[in-house]
Amino acid sequence: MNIGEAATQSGLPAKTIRYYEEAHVAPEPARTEVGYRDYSENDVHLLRFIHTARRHGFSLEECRELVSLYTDPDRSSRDVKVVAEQKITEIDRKLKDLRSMRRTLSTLVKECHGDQRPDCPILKGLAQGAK
Amino acid sequence: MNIGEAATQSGLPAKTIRYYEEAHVAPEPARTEVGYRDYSENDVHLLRFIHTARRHGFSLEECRELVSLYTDPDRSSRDVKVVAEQKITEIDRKLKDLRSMRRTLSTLVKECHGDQRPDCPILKGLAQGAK
DNA sequence: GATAGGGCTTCCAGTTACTGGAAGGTCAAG
DNA sequence: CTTGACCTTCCAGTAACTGGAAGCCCTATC
Repeated sequence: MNIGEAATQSGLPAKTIRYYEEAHVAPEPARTEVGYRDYSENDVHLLRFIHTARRHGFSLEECRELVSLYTDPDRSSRDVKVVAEQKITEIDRKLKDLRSMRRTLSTLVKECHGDQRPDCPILKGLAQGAK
Repeated sequence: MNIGEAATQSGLPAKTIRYYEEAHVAPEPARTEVGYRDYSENDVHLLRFIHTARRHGFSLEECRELVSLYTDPDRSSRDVKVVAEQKITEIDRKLKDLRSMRRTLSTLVKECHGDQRPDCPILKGLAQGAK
């Protein structure tokens, strides 16, 4: 199947698939006689795998690692577990940051009368380094 | 005060302050006779403002906007409120995504026995496009 | 007064993960 | 046979820094 179809099936833009290939994350597919990329079901499977990992916050570097764990028949599931657990810790940190940002902003918005008066609690809050 | 001190007081690395200046987000400070940047209290205030806004997820473009709203004595607080409210909506979307990512990963980790067996639910989950 | 260390300057390059566009070949439909 | 939608490569640009080189400047110590 050509790259357009692989894009549809994996959910990744064709441009991104080519980029992943160049970055040695995605597989190098077979080529047709005229040079079109020709993806197998297995290739698409891997593309979907990468897409999902990316959506779950794994960097391309980490995806490379996951792909090699995935395609290596001798890997232990413990290696994968460690990577995933680190990722969860990271997500927790991000969640904490975002929640704190949200708290500050919504407090500030609540206090802002939103009219023409020159006084704005949001700007004041940011200026005072509100957490 | 020189850039090192401004960096300490604003929490931004000196390198980043220079970058912000070049990007017309941070103020252009005065210069000493030998060409060192010389920041006023007010400059540092603005740097801290920008730093906080960045930490709250505002892009440099948005920071530029906030700074001009901040320094413009004629701005209405409504303009600021609108920007902040959009930011909250965006944060909510990110929170939702992260929570979903976390759910998937922790389910997969829980199911992973983490030993040498070649079977790993995490990789399987990613391959199946777990949400 | 020489020297060592830090801090400051500019500029150039690299990073991550794409995205857009140009120039050109290919393919299927009408 | 032409049109339009594909595909190819390559080159450039994006955001928001970060690192490094080359070269002043300033202070402290021997």
